[in-house]
Amino acid sequence: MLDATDRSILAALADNARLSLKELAGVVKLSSPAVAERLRRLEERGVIRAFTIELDPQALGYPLQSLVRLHSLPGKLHILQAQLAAIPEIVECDKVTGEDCFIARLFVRTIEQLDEILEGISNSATTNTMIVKAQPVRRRLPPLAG
Amino acid sequence: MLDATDRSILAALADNARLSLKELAGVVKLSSPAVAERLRRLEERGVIRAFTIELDPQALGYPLQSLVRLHSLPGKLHILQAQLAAIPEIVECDKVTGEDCFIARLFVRTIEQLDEILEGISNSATTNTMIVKAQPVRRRLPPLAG
DNA sequence: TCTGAAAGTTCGGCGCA
DNA sequence: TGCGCCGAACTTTCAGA
Repeated sequence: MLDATDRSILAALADNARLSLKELAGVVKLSSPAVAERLRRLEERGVIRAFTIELDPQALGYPLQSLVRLHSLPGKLHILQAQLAAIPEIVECDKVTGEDCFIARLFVRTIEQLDEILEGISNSATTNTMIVKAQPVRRRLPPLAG
Repeated sequence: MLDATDRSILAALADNARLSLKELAGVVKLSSPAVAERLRRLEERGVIRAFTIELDPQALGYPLQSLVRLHSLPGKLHILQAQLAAIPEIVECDKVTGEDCFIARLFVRTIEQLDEILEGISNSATTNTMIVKAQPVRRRLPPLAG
């Protein structure tokens, strides 16, 4: 599926998405056109979903980060899911197996704001809220050996 | 802290981190040098942490994604944290308030691999594992109005 | 490898707060 | 008066043949 060269390209871009073809070519010991072609196919195949930036929530005005476990009330699953998607402070939400239905990550400015948001969905779900104290592991790549 | 122009730049780059200065300038109705200066300061201030790519776990050979709640055993908190950081399949880990100590996100190839990894830390923590069934909200920006 | 094209950077000068 | 912007020219670098 992915060979070693592809993986090198992905690792390099994950570290710096603005690398030029020439710089990438230097990293993987290939010519620029060869790298360009590989890059094109990686995008085309959807391996690379997007070129994006990682932002500091604090600098954006969100000093608090919270993880919320959500358990939908009977018959409210779909309503809840739509409600969650419509809350812009939810920057990530997973539907999971087990006792909980969803796990959502929220960026908020204050505890009060967090409380308001949770009250807004209290008719669709019971919630269990955790405040993020630290991030021992921040978004990183898994092993690329496949 | 951030004015409307900075926010436009960030939103545009979040959507496509490879936009040139000229293209960015077109979006925010400024000249290239002005945008270059703003960009430099956004990086310098740490608002932009990194230029990176978003990858498809499936394409990388990780068909399974899991969220694990971890509760450290007495006196094992620091050992556990070090262990978690050393597991490459953990692509994200938060230290949180409440009943749990950590929430980790794992990319794995099989359920068997997941089991192996969890057994590896069974001497430091009790775990509660969820399998991600869907992602109603994938990584996105919070409102940039601050 | 080469070449045209486009990129980012550096200047002086202007307008606004 | 200082800060930030503009527009042009320069230099380097890039992508495509």
